[in-house]
Amino acid sequence: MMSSSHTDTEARILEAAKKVFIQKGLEGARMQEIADEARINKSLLHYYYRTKEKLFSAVFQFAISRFVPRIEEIFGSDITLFEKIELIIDHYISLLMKNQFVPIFVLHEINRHPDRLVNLMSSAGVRPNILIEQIEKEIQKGTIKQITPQNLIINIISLCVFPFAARPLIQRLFFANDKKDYVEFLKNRKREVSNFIINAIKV
Amino acid sequence: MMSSSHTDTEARILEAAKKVFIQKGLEGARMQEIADEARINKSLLHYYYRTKEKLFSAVFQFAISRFVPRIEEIFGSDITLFEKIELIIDHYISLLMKNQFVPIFVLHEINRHPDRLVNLMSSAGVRPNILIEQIEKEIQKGTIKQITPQNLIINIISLCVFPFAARPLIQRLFFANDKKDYVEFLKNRKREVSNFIINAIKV
DNA sequence: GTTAAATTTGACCAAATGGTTAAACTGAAA
DNA sequence: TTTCAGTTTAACCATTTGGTCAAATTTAAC
Repeated sequence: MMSSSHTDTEARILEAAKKVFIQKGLEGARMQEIADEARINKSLLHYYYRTKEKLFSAVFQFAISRFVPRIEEIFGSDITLFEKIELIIDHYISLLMKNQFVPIFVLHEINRHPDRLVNLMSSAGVRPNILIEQIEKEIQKGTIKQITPQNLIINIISLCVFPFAARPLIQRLFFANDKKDYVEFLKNRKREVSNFIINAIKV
Repeated sequence: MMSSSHTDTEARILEAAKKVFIQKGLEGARMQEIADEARINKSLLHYYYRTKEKLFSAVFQFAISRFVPRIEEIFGSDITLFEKIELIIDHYISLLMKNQFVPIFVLHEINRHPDRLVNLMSSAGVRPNILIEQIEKEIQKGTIKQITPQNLIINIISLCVFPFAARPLIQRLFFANDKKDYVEFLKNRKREVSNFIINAIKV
């Protein structure tokens, strides 16, 4: 039959599951809470997603797609490395600002069940070798300083992601727990991180 | 009475609790598993630490002390800023290598219950303002480039901590899930991170 | 050795939680 | 209007889990 209410309900469930799982983690989330959040019966949850595990998988897959952004387009485009870095950072931090809780969720769940990644990584289309080769070429060309490509990549990701993973800590420590102040700070941070990285590697 | 077995048992319990809580989180940990790990009865757990919450608090407090290292001594000493940064990074990464799972544990639990921090932060003796003032002075002196001090501090912490928080991901992505390779990489990373930061800020 | 406090154990409990089931409802096709 | 697959619900179930308790055992002081 596939009435319109089907897709509607299923979407509501997924939204509710995202909200609860991402904030509380697999073990911290309660099926009842997800049902309440979706304004449905707990049985209905199991009707659409047979087990907690299956529902979680759907959410995890979504989260990974947010956490591992598609930066190939940027890296493949015909601009300088520094411009690419600026674009990537801007793009990544913007994405994270719309998905505040995703980093800590993904990091925690990856740590709990590293195996879950195996399948998803390939489908997420991550190709670290392409990036590594590009960086090596730039070093040979003399555009940037000598650096282990893996370190440069990790540094870029660290500087983008960590402030979100540690948000509750940083917001309290530096911004008297004021949300607006922290959001404002993150906006400025985009540019500062770009400069920081480019200064660090330019010859 | 306070027999020697008391302190011994209590220590065993705390060690077991550290191991289980830090790897699985508050909600993922089972009291039975902690008891097994400490080779004691579950009732004995409740005899020494009345509730799961109390036992967890002890572990969390320990973890915070690892995560928030005392860097005042280094910052108070009479060496150049760049030397300080080198020392801090070396010290911090070494500390984290001995406490691999602490970062993700702390980040996740802080996210789940930000309030827990309030009490601990002050007792951990964190004084961000002192660091901020020192950095501002160095900018005025012209030792380093213009940068928001908070950003510099966050950058240093990010570059140290993130590779541990994202270890399962990075190890798989870059090192074919080989533990030794990753440890070796982290050792070299110390120096590269120092250089990276110093290059980024030096005039 | 007796005593009394501290320590340890096994049996047990109440609540919470993921999951099941059968029945009821809905809406469109025949 | 009947029918029937798809949808929704309420009641229920089995297991897990944090926690309790009374009894047993150990330990150190007398």
